[in-house]
Amino acid sequence: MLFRPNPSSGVPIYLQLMEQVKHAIETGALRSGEQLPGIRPLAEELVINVNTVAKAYRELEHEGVIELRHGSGAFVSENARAEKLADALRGTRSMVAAAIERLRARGLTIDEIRRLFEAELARLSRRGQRRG
Amino acid sequence: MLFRPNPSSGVPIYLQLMEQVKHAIETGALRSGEQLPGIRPLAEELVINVNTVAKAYRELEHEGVIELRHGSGAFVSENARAEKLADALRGTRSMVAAAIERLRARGLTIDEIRRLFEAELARLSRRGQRRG
DNA sequence: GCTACTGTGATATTTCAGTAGTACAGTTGA
DNA sequence: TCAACTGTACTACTGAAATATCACAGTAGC
Repeated sequence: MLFRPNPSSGVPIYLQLMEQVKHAIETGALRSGEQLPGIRPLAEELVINVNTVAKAYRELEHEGVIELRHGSGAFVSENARAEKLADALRGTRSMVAAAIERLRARGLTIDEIRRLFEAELARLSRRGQRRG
Repeated sequence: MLFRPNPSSGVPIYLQLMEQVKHAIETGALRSGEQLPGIRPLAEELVINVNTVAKAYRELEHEGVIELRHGSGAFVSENARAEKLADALRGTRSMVAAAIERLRARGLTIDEIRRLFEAELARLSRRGQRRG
């Protein structure tokens, strides 16, 4: 199962779905032009409502991540960025894992690590480097 | 001003406040036993409701981060963890910043970096290493 | 053309988190 | 005792999210 939002996490399901789709594309699990699961089948599989999936897809289209073709389905956008990203990400996962491992070795909990990263990312955002 | 949640960020104010209090404790900006701002003064300063601050404080107490004394005020819990953390965190900020910098050098946006970390942290969480 | 699949759209309902206003209650010190 | 501070509790409003249900519309294959 490629996607699995957690309904009791507090984070809206449609947002989780969006993040997971994006992440799948970034890591290459979903490739440019590839078709995504249909709204109805996916909703049934995840045991959520059709509208929730539809909302996620609509937002993703609005962000240019995917392309919706009425009657045909949803497809990953054909942009060069995805390909570049897959390349750029090759090896970064181990890099990230290593960084986290070092922090855990210092005795930090996952939550503490998360706050550290968020604080640092927030600092960057504030410095004019707007979100992509 | 020590705390400043952003009401229009989408993230609940009381959660932001909680994170900021924790972060302040972890970095040593707030020390063990130290008194936090009163609910009303703080609410007024941040231009939010008293209950919002109260909720944040209540949750923090429930997590064992602070201690509430009815009639007296809110105080940072006297646990050894805070002291250890301040030590453990000395130097980690530059470590985190360096990791992020490497990713940015590869052309990733802040959002993409965030998803990478979240995915990796989620992986850890799922493996039985529950949140602290 | 028909069928079975796709996404679109509208509407109503429900639930729940977040926030707010206000009254209550404990503590402290003059 | 009183005043001024602390946190606590209750009630209510609001809006976002999710659900359910339905009808509509484009596409592809037979």
